[in-house]
Amino acid sequence: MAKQFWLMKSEPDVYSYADLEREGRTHWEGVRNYQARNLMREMKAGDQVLYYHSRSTPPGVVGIAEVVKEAYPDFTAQDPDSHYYDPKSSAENPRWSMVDLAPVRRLESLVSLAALKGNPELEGMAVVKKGQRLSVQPVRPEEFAIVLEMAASGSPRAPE
DNA sequence: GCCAACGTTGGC
DNA sequence: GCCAACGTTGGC
Repeated sequence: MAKQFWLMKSEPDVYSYADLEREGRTHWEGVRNYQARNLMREMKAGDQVLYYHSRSTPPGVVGIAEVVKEAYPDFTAQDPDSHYYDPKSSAENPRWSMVDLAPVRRLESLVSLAALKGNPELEGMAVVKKGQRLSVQPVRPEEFAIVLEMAASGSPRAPE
């Protein structure tokens, strides 16, 4: 199957792109929305992900990640001590899934939500639509390419 | 921190 | 199966 593209949101205060770079790899635990879960279950190793910082100033795409492990049970749902514990999940019926991600590269500049909204070619992206809260979204190949072009032509990001 | 827009839960 | 109450997301 051809490589697929996605957008995944994370609050940088919880898990930022810098955290992913530092750790080199992570499991994407905590998705508790069925639509987002179902999309993760469609992911294949090698798929490319726009890494989006939400509840951030400004919110936007900061880097690229890659799917390195396809969907498997989210074990945090079965851990009573986890923030993501779900008593309705069990080993027999895991209910929630996660994938593993690794960083590919940080973008040359942040592509803000405002910039995404300002590009008419991206008006089909879920992230720019009002009321759209999905934390995992499919992205068309051409949309992915446009976002990378916007990052390359944007102003260099300030050092962190 | 506010709150609109959603999604989920559970009583009936 | 309806829908009110509640919880969450995420821009601002």
